[in-house]
Amino acid sequence: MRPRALTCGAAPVEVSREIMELPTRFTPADFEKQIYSDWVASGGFQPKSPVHGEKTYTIMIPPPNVTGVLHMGHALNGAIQDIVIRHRRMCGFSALWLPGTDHAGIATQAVVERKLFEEEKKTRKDIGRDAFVKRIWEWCDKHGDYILEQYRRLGSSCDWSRKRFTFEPHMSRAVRESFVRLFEKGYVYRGARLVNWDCVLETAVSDDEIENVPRKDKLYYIRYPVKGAAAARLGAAGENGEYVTVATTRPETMLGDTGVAVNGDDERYKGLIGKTLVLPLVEREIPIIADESVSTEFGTGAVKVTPGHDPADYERGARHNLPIINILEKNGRINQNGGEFVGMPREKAREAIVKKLDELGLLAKVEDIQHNVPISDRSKSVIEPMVSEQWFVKMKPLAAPAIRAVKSGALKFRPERWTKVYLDWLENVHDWCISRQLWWGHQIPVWYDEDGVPVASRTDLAIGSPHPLTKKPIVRQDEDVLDTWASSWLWPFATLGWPDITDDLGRFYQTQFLSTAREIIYLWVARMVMAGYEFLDHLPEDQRCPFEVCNVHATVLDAKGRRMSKSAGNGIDPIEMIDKFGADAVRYSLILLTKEGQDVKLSPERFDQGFRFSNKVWNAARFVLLNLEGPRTDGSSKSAARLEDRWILSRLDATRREVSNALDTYQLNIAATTLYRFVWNDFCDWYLEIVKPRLLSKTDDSAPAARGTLVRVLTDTLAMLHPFTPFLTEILWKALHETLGQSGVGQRGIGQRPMLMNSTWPTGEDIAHDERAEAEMQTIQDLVAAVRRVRNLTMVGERQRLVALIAAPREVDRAVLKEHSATVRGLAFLESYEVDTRFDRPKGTAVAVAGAIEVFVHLGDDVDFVKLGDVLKKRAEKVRQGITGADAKLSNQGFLDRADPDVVEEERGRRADMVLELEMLERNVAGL
RNA sequence: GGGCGAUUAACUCAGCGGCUAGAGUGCCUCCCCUACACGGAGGAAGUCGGGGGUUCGAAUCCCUCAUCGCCCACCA
Repeated sequence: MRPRALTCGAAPVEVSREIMELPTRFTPADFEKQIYSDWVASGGFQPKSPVHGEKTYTIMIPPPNVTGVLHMGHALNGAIQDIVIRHRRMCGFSALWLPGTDHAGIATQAVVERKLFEEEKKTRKDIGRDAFVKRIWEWCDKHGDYILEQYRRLGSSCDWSRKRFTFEPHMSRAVRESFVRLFEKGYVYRGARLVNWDCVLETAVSDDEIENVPRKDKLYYIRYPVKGAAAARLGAAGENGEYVTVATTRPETMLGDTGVAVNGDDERYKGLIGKTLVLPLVEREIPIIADESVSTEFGTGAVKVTPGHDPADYERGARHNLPIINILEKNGRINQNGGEFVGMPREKAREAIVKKLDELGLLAKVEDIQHNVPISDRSKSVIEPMVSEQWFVKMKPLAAPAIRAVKSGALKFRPERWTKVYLDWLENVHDWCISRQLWWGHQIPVWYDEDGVPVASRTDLAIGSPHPLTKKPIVRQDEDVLDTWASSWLWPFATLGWPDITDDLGRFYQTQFLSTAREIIYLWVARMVMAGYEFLDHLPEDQRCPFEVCNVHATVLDAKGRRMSKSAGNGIDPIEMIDKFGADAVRYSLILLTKEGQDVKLSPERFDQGFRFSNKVWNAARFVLLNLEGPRTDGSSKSAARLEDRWILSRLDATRREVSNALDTYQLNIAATTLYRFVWNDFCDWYLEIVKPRLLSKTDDSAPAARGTLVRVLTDTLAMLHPFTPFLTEILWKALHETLGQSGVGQRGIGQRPMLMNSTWPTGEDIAHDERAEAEMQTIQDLVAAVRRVRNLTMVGERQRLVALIAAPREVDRAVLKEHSATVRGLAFLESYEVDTRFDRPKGTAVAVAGAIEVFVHLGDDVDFVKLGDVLKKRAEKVRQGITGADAKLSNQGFLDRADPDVVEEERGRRADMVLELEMLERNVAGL
């Protein structure tokens, strides 16, 4: 065949090379960059211009941290979102996938602070707040888009013109508006509470930002002398009023003890309740109180109460009016309340205190214990509960509509089970500590007058200006910043312009699909729902939910089933995989392997499947491109010339229905699997092979239909594959478009638009479901497989054309085999064959059974039939079992009475087939 | 202590009331036939974690146990 020129689209792409030179191996790296910029240039990532009655479809990206680096979880989620948005775009929606990043207060500050120290040996305090914040901005300007670059490598079709950042000026305005509203409603309050304190980052963190990590630790038993008891007798056995032993894992907190609690029902301590103890080392007198929260089982039954540094003790202290003593500096060192231990880091203080107590004979014993230690997500340091002044948001009133959202069905989780997790959290929600003692973040828009009366304001209040309420001069703004989630919870609408009621907000809110990791259902998802209902009060309640579907994607694990993490060093770098296998392969593999929210174990080799599939599509398309010369039909079912044309179109139709339905319902792996099977098993393994002789023949008048069908199937397949493997399909689409353009024959879907991305989703127009064609093809496939089996088992290769006798008791089978003799002969490499109702097996023939068809193949006498006989026997056994099973059912009166009549009928039919097959098998096993 | 997942071929998983339980990888045999050897053809390989129950019928629904994993929870 004469090579033809191939160019790719309007843009000068480097792939304009001779078609025959298209490499047989798909090399994604050659195309991805160019294709991506073509997409951007086409404007296709932006939603279509608004028209009346348009359908919009919106996805907001879960904004990754500006400091972030793309990991497999991002890649998976990016693939999911891109597949969904590309599909909806092709279906005609005005589709928007809005990208952006999160300023991620603590994480970002920590990164820049570390860098500052490494490079200049300075701390943030050394250079001051303004200079430090400036440094962070510089860092963001330089590195902030790195992760979004990585999303581009994946092929993400985000509308970059609408890119947002949670700390940009517009977002600040939205954050301030939301805070002031909550303040004015009385939902925001300030107070001294016990909060989770991160001693490394020196800030409060919320409950949701800590992780309880099981650790081996020591449980220390410490004796607290009863006031008045003789010190000399402390070492003696027995506790008769001499001392009370308490157990603790954190002995250093004793410096802040203001009581000891026992259970009122505990006989051991009944007489001691109300008495006074002398706290060792600090010599403070503290009471023994009765509190029902104390277990008589654990430890000694007596609990030291440290209201300043333990949440449970805080409650107990509150119930009994015990004073609160803070013993820690913000950096975790012991403060002036710690007597001789002042200035020591808490870990050192623990050792010193234990040593001292031991010397004093007050350390009764030490036990090993396994318990949970709260660790800060960000700094990985041990959290110290500490009392401090913080801002809180009342969550109960915000939670109510968010609970209603799922109960009314306005919000649906996928998989559904996460609904419960979401509800459990909302129903037991605690107030949200939103102030952070950081410098990087939205500063709390609260100002104080000289008396410390706070006021929240939408506009900055100058120092010295009058307080709006007290009229006294403003003296300072609150120094703290807001938790980063206090901006990201506004993401679905602040990104569209809120608090202004913009056109975008009207068009794209509510969004349809949110896909995210399970870890942030509380941190982010639930809060966005609350924010949507709370702040979008210009909308009726049923239009406020920020998204219709919340997809909770799989967690990506390593090959051993461990979570991928930076610290464990077991992560697989998605970019590395893209470099190696191509973005299409990475996406496709990920989706193929991931069933909804089921965790997925990953190793680099597993991306090979996606690559091999890309390569298969590439080569199948090459085949079509190589065979376009000559007249061609439109590829509709009506123009189909042969059984295989009607069959592949029918399969295409079934595939289209299944894939469309799966994508509509977010079952991406079903869609991917369906396409995989269709492309590989139906199209490549059968159709291409059958159609080859027609294309090569100069005289075959069915060649135009073959070409037409090939193009039609390829066209629709590329379209359906496009959301999954966008680069591959786009480059092939261009190649096809170019080639067809030259040949001058119009084709549905071709020539409309240059970009597949902007093309339309197949509708199945002109393509008929054809059950009969499918059944007939099945017969042919079974027969061909049977002949192939004979060859393989008797070691007779395809080069040797064979002569066969085919016995088919059924009229339909005989008709098909007679009519499609050329196809069967081609596929099975048969010289010729005869078809009849029944043959007696001639000498020197091997036999195969395909359902209710017998094939006798002339092989000669020197062929070894042993393996063939073994396979037949085995098969016979299997069919025999099948018949036994069917008999059991059919002889069961209950089955006949109660099962669906169709099922019974089906079972009868199946049994009849099996009986026929078994008869043949047995006859031939005996004959061999 | 609660809740949720998982347990199916050597490996990774799909199937979730009714076909003789499937796929990919790996394994064995044969084949470079002009899309693809990162390919093609064929084969071997599973008492569906154990035990009960419901049902005409269970890998699939219910109970229970076991193992692994995740989440939530103030036991010092």
